[in-house]
Amino acid sequence: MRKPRRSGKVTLSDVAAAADVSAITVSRALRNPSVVSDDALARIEKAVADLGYVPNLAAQALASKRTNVIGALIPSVTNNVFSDVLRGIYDAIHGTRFQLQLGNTRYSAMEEEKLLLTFLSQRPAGLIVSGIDQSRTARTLLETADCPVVQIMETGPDPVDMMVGFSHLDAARAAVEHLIAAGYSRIAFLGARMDPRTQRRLQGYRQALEQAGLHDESLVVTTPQSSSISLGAHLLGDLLARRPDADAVFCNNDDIALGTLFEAQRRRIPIPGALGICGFNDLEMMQTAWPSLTSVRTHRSGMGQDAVAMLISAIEGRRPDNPVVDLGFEVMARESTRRSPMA
Amino acid sequence: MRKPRRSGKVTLSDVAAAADVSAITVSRALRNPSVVSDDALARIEKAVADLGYVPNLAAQALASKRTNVIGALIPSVTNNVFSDVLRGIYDAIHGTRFQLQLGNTRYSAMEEEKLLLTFLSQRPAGLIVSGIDQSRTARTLLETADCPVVQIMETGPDPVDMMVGFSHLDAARAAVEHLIAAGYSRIAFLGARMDPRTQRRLQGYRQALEQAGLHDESLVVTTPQSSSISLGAHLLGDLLARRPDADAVFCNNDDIALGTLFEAQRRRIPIPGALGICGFNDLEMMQTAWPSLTSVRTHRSGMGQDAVAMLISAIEGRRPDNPVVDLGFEVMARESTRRSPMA
DNA sequence: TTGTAAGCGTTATCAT
DNA sequence: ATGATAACGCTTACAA
Repeated sequence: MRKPRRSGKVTLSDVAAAADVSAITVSRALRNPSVVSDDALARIEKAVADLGYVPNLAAQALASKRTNVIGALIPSVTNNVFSDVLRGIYDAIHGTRFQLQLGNTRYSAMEEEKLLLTFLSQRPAGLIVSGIDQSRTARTLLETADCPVVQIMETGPDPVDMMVGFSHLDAARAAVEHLIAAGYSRIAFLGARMDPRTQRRLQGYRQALEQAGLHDESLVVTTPQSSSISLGAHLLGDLLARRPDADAVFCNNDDIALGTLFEAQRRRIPIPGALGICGFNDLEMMQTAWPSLTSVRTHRSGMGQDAVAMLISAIEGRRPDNPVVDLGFEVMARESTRRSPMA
Repeated sequence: MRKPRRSGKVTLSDVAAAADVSAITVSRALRNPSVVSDDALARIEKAVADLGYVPNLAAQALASKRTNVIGALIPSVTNNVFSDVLRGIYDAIHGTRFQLQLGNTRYSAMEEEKLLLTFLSQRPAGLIVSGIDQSRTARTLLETADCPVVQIMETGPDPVDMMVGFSHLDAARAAVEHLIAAGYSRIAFLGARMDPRTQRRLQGYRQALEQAGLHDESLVVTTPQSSSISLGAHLLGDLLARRPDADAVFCNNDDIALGTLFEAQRRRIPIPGALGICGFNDLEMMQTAWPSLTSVRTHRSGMGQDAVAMLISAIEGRRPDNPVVDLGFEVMARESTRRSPMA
């Protein structure tokens, strides 16, 4: 005779015994109370409370072949951009039956693949991934995952399934066009980490300047290091060492822009007179900075919210009419690029 | 005759059939390859690859009564303080067999209770919770959870299980003592959200000023709103409207300190001459700001890392010698409080 | 409205 | 080293 392997935890059957009904009735009472008699329901509720019953999610998932898990893969948890996206995701998921499982890929394709496998072992109800540059393997995993998938942050051709984002190239081009219109002509690019989205912004920068006949590759300063405010300060130093005549900087993100502002102030370089500054993302601080900083507003929490909404619709069988959503961007012109008294 | 309910997914038995061994052998091969013959191992590995087998985590958890889940509850995903903690957590968990399940309580005790229940349904291997002010219910849940628990962010008496943090009261007191030593005497407190840790910092502020005979409650400006850089600017406005003679501000966090700096610059108030500014947490931007900003350095990612390390030790049966770890803090004196030329 | 039986995919136990 | 069998705790299918 075998030993039982019970965990010592209170199970459905324990509740059932205490309430003097069968296990399945307790199961029903918990999932859909209206199909159980008031009498039984009352006894069950009491038993649950008395025994401190907590359902076993693994058993639920195994028996029902469904989970409430939505998996999300993001490349960084400290980058403000992704914390805003994350907030949007949590806001949208709040109050639904779903729970988020977060994975941090640290901008590594290998990590992404590993996490994807881990997530798939949970048979998630849906998946959110960042960007459109998955590895071949990851892409295959996503395509064969039998759950809806949303790619966020960027739009592009050939979605795995659904997408919500915007064009980083267009956004960067618009920002640089704004700088040109404001009267700057030796416009530098300051970039860090150089992930795929940064690369596409750099492309947009080049396109805008080429079109205006102002392109000069010696104004491009990049580093593989990860972005920070102090790095922005250093990048401005590097730029000015090489090109002291630069008259504006398009920064790959707002942290770099703020670092640039501080460094310019330290060097007593008048902003926006001698140097125009434009950031990217329009974090909350940009409007409060002194002088206020021009940036490109992106809809970060919106991307998170929409991704979850699209996912839940799809999970419930109602695929969105348009699987690719472009949330756009807005150039927020502020003091840091107001060279001439115009406005 | 009943219908089978198979999910269409590849299972262990499928792999076993393809490799011409039994299911249990495949299970062993996957978990502990050294106990399986090389011959069988090779066939199994091939079958796994050919069929694209992905293990079912729910079934594993159910059968083994163990999970790799470490649950962490934090009050905010956008607050930089917690993203640093989160980074520490991810850094420490990386490369271990554990995976993180993150919960966002939004500073709500009710949310915390709900999330705790959700987490407990997964029978996590360990739990991390923020702060020491859990509700009665939450506390009971934690105490009866049969897994190790670490409270982070703060130290205090009466841990649920383990703790890693520091004394917010002491840290605030040290900061204010620094301001007093720097020659400021009408020192204000600017605080937002007023969560329990903020309250304790306010207490430390009061203690330091009372001891110096400088306490004046009209210098305390707080709001229940959540913290931001622009809010910092507004709080300085509120303070100066009421107390134009204030000569220093101790800000509850660095965002407020930076907002204060910007607002002061906008009003042409000389920093640190006419107004000293001290923040809290010492985010990376504080040293880059111009002028650089004094703050209290806290070990945020260290708290995350230590929490995970303590948890894993405990899970593996080696409880740390000291269950309560105080990581301390350091006052980082910078230009924004350097009133007199004193180094 | 309630119950019985079988099954979800894996691992623990015992046996060979 | 390998396997047969039961068990994990729950839900589906079917019946009453």
